[in-house]
Amino acid sequence: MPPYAAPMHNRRADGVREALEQMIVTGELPDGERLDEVSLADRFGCSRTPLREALHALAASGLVQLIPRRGAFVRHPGLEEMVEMFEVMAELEALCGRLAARRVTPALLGALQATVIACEEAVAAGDHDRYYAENERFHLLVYEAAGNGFLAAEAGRLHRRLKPFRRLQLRLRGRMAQSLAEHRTVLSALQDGRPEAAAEALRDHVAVQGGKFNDLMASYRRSSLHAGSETALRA
Amino acid sequence: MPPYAAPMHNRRADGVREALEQMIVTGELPDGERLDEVSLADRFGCSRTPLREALHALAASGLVQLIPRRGAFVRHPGLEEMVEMFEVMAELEALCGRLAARRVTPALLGALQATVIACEEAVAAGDHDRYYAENERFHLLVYEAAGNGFLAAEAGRLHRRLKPFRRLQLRLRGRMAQSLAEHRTVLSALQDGRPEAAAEALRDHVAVQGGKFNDLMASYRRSSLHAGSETALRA
DNA sequence: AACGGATTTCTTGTATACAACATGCTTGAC
DNA sequence: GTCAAGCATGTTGTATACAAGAAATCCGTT
Repeated sequence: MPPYAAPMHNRRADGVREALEQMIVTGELPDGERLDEVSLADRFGCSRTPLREALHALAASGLVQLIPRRGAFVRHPGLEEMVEMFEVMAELEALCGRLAARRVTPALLGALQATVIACEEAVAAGDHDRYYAENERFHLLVYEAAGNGFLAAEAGRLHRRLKPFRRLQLRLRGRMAQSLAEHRTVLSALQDGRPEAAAEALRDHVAVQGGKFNDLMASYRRSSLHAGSETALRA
Repeated sequence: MPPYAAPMHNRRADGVREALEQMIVTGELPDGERLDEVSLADRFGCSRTPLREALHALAASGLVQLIPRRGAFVRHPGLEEMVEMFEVMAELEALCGRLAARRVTPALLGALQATVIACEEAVAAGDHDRYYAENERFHLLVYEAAGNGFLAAEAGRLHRRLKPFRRLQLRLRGRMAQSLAEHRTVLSALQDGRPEAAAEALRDHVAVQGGKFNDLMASYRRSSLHAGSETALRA
């Protein structure tokens, strides 16, 4: 199996990258914030070289905008862009489901069933964090079940990027139970080998439509990730 | 409109990146080739710093594999991975078509029609290069017509990565005329505002299925991009 | 002669020094 | 007083120097 992502945590630059990524997605670094190389290198106790590497990697992920000879700026997705990303994510998940319904192995089916059970327990206990973790596991298993390594990597990439927003979504009242029901529908379609049913179930599960849009808007506003000024964005 | 890709061609590293990318996709650098930093920097007349930047960017694009403390290696997709990428590409194009059928503007419809006409001329003249160029333009227009900037960026990324293989495909006998007919079907669906028809047409247009798989295999073998040894890949 | 270990050499990862460019301020003219 | 040009400052891009890890070689032992 060819590797689609390089191994991490070996070079110091990777640590800086993760730290910065965390600071960005948590909103500690607001949108538009200028990322000065020397001060950040100072803060992380390293030189500019690994820090620049981290900034370029973040730029490749879309979390940072890199303007030549001007510097790096934090770039949080606006509401519009977030809807766009969810639109693509829904389709990628749908494809995963369609393929997985045909290709899933018994072992993966068992693992999927186990996560659904774990989700049920989390809902019963009202444990948001537990549910969040099991929910993520469920989706990653679906990606893997699709039997397409490239697709799994791409879906995982986008999933990771949408992570913070998804988490906000789950906090909304009743969303957890609804999500669990949708997981059951997906699992059922995979067990019965119904590709289109699995695709539709996953698409609807992820898509931002109807009332979900208002929920997303509300949680986005509350997240205040876009607290920074827009002045830095006029390239 | 938020920018999804940084402007290029400003720093010297970008030039190196493009040159290396060209050398890789043309097969001048075979699969598994080790990319020594000092010798390459020497060859490009620059220091190791911009060259390392280029290598990291190429690693993000998936064209090279970066093993910590070991070096960078050219990584051409194997046949399996190529099929995987086409599977995803087909779905992204289908999504573009579905959305474009609802969102396309008259101006873009006109541009699409113009490229189809240009494609017809190219087919009549037997001009592969011209057809290739217009074909690419057609697809990029579809991406744009979907009205989802993020999707357009992702589709464009994958399209670019599959570029060399698509080109080989078009060289096959009769493929150009068939491709043109499929473009007509897509355009018709977009004009009439039939989302599912457009999606299906584009999916079938891109997907590797039936006889196309054998064609792909044949052209892949002939491309000899995988001429290098596999020894370097055992990480 | 074959194997194991230590050393040596080469390569990558990191730090620092230098250069080019952008920006902001000062100063001078109108 | 306002605007513009030039200078000063600071930041990024690049080059070079240094450190640490990996690989190959050489030597000693069995």
